Parts: sequence; structure tokens; C-alpha cells
Amino acid sequence: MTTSTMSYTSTNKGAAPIVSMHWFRKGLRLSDNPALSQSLDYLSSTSEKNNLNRFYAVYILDGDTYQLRNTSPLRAQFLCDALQDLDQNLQSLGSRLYVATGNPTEVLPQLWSQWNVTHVTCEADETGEPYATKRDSDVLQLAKHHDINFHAIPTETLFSMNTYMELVGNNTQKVPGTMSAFQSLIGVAQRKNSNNITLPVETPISTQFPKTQNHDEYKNEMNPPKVPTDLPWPRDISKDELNLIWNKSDCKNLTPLVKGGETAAFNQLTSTIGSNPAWVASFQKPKTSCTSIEKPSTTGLSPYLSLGCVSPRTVWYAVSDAIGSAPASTPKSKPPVSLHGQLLWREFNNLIAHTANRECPGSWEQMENNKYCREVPWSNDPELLQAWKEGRTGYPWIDACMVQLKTQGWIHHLGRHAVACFLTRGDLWQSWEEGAAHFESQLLDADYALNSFNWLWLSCSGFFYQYFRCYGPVSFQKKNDKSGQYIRKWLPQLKKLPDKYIYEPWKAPIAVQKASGVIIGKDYPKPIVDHAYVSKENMGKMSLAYDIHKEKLNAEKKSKKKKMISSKAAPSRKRVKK
DNA sequence: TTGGGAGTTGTTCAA
DNA sequence: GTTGAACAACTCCCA
Repeated sequence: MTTSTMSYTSTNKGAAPIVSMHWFRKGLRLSDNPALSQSLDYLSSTSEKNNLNRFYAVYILDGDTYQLRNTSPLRAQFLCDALQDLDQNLQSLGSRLYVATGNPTEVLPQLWSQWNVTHVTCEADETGEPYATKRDSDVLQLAKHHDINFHAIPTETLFSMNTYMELVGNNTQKVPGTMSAFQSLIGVAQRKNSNNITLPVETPISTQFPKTQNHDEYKNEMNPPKVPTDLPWPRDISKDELNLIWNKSDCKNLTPLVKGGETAAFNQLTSTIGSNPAWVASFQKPKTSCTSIEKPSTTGLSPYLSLGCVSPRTVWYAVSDAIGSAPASTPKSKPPVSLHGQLLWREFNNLIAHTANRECPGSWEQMENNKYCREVPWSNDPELLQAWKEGRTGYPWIDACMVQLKTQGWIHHLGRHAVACFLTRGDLWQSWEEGAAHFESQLLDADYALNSFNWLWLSCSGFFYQYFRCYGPVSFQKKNDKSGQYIRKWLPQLKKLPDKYIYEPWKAPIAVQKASGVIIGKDYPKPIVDHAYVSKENMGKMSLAYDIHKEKLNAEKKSKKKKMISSKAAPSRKRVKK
């Protein structure tokens, strides 16, 4: 679905008053929100200010969206914090956030009728995520049926997917498949756009909201149509409503990396990017540390970008400003490793997801029929998978990462590499689809486009193919954190082990185990696989899978050639027939 | 068409 | 502690 088709203009031109609704889905922010600004612009577009004009900001809790379908309690809480913050920020401008629950195709028409809505805006979902695509197409049809202006605007990437597709002549075969090729493409996009990424739009101010609108009018209604009146958030949501098991007590012993919301996002932006220009200017992602214990060595902005609590353009320009104010002597890093580079990766991943789903709807999250994914005969061992999820592999570095994931909803990028490689091609030989589903449920920064991309990369199913480069579950982190401080934090049962054994506790003599208060095989598991053995075996399997892939490609090429030859020959046969 | 170069983030061992 | 080569050799892009 292209964005140009995601709008409908009402046939009723003389309608007054204007009742404008902004439907928040992602993009949970007031700043740099072109769709929200558009919604407010409708109100001021009438020739004279109409006292009957109304504005409604709505979020629909829908258990089938990517944001909620598979969420951990931590991630659900992050979303609720973001909604609460959004409501508070709207209230400070004289408005409020209405939160409904249910399927938008049922909820929206009810609200449109109840409020006499004339205009609807939302951010466009451009990844082609199946549920969002179907939902938006259904809602568009409903808007047409109700003769309501509907406008979905791309707001969550630096450039819209349409912009990129136009640059490659709308030919999916020409979409760059590597980051360097993508960087060339974005160079073209920037040149076409006067060498710049569009500046963030201004945050709405209170005078843009209807002054006479009374938002309390629905609070005391006996039977409001699925609009909860018990804001502020968070509130308990019944399991039936959301089809997810979420109890606030589930979050009790968990300590999320960051708190949700636009306000928190800007605090994070200021405290990282805004406060250390030299660090920003010289940032190199692969050189950031995955051993830090107190706070991340990176910006910690990814959860906010994934829900749209801050816009990528806002981050882009904050980085630009910081680089501009860095001392001239600071060595400047460049994409793909720089902070701008990180935003470009995000952009690239969105374009790839968009392309995969264009070629085969819904293929982006799976191995089958995914344009970018090689077929690898992964095995299916629920016990190995479960041990990985629960941090019971017997490799402390891997298990510590998995415990941090569950506790904080976040791990450093290189930790993600280590556990993803371990689950797939490195050690356990389990499908990346399973790993991606688990990451989706646990990560505060779970993102539809980025999650699959990274799993394809790490499992050597796509984009990265050097399968003989394999992360060791011991060696990789040992060189960064010799004394295993990171492990001691997340696996306290191992914290008394001597440095010598912290990465390989099964090698500790029983006397050392007893002295350290941990018996391997009882208090902490023995390794579930022998890395040295399985990693070599798996490389052989990858090599075989690649050979089969090559054969398949050759066969496809041959049949394509044959078809071309026969189609060229066809007209002459016709002539013969005549 | 083809060959060389590049690819955000491997490991191990020797010098 | 640091650096570089060997390991065995991937694919994609572009000139």
C-alpha cells in the first residue's frame, strides 16, 4: 500500500464545524508530528474561527498491533507510560488523550458518529506489516463510507518509503541490498531535497486547540462507547480486552532501562546527545562497550524511536548540532558507524522491510518467501529454545545477557549479536524466527523492520554472509571484561567465582565451586552444547545451505532465460499459425 | 561480463 | 598489551 492511496478527501466541501481527530498509533509525541499538525491545521483553515470546531486525540489499545500483540509486562508498561505522558502534555495545552480499547475498525466509526468527526489524520505505517496494512486499508474504506477526510502521513523515517521507491524507479529489484549502496541512494535523496533532511515541524501550542471545547463532557456519561474515562494512566486492562497476560505485579522485580514518554525521551536526548558534543562527534558504534553495568554506552534512545516518542529528524538534527559544537580537534566519525549512521541503518531497515512485503506481503518476519532470506534447515528443539530464553545455557555471558533482557528490556547491540549468533548459526541451530519473536516480546525498542533485519544478519540468512566469523560465547566478552563484572551483576549465583572460571564455570574444580557457593549442574547449569564442536559442525551446515541456495538461483536463472527465449519466439509462431 | 574491493562489531596465535 | 596474519572463504557492488 503506497501512502498516496492512504488518503481520502471528503466530497462535502461546505461542512462546518470542523471536527478533527488525530489517531495516535506510533508517533506518540507532540513534537515534529506532521500528522498531528495537519489535524490542527484543518481547524484553522476555516475562513473565520468557528466556536463549534473540535479536536480529539485518540489512541486505541488494540491487542493485535505490533506494539501489543506479543508484549512482555515491561514493554506494555513502557507503552502505558508513553500514553500517560502524551495525555499530560495534551492537557497542558488544554486538550487530552482519549484512550479506547478494541479493534479500530469497530471503535473508530463509533467515535466518528458520536463526535461528528469530519477529518482524521494518523502517521502512515510504511513497513507493510500485515496487520497494520489491513487495518489502515479497512479504516480508509470506512472513512470513505462515512465521507470523512482521512490522511495518513509518513512521519517515522527521515524520508518516506515512497521517496526511496521513486529514486529506484519503483523497481524493487533496484532497492539497494547493502548499507553502502543505501548510503549512495540517500545521498541522492539529500541532493534532491536541497541537500537536507526536512527540518522537524513545530510543536503545537495551546492557541491551536479549540478553546471552547469541554473535555469533561464525556467523563460522567453512564455508558460511554468504549472510551475509558479513568485516565490518567496506567490503569489495569482486563485480559479479555487485550488478549495478553499483564498484571502490574509482573513488573515488580523488573527495572526497565528507561521510562516511556516524550518527556523522558527529550530528557534522554539532552543528557546524552545534548551534553557531550565530542562524544557524539566521534561516536563509533562497534567501539561502544557491551560491558557497562550502570548505564548504556550508547544513547538509549532506541525505545523512544520505536514508539515514536521522539522523531528521527529531531534526533538527526540534535546530532548535527552536537557535532557542530564539538571542538575542531575532535576526530569525526562517519556513517555507517557514526550516530547519523545509526539513523541511516534504521532507515535502510525500513526500506528493506517495505520492499520484502511489497514483493510478498507478510514475508518480512519469516524465512519462507522472504526475498532477503536464505533457506537454512534450522532444527526445532523447544528445550534448547527455552533454555536460551530463560538464560540456562550454561554459558554465563549468554545467560547474563538473557537475564538483562528480561529485567531491563534491553541489551547492548553486541550482546544481542552474541545471543542471536548463539541461538542460530553459532551453537543451538534454532530458527531466527523464534529468536526474533522472543526479542519482539521483550525489547523496549522492539521494531518490526529492525528486528527481522538484525536476525537475518546474525543468522547469516541475509545481508551478512561470513558465517565462518562466529562469536564465541566465552572468547568475545572475555577480552572486553576480564573479571566478568557484567556476569556477576546479572548472575549473582556466580558472583563469588574466581576470574579464571567466571566465563567457564564448569572448568572450576569442585573445591572451587564449593568455596564459591555454586555447584555446576545443580545451582547453575552445565553448558548445553560444546561450542568448539557445534560451531564447526554448524559452519559445515551453513556451507551446504549456501551451496543449495546457489544451485537454486542457477536453476531459476536458467528457467528465466528459457522463458525469455520462448516468449521472444512466440510472435513468430503466431505468424506461422496465421 | 568479470574481477577486484569492500563489508558497522570473529578467533587464535605468534611476534 | 598491541598488531598482523592465518583461518578458509562468504556475497554484493561497481568499474
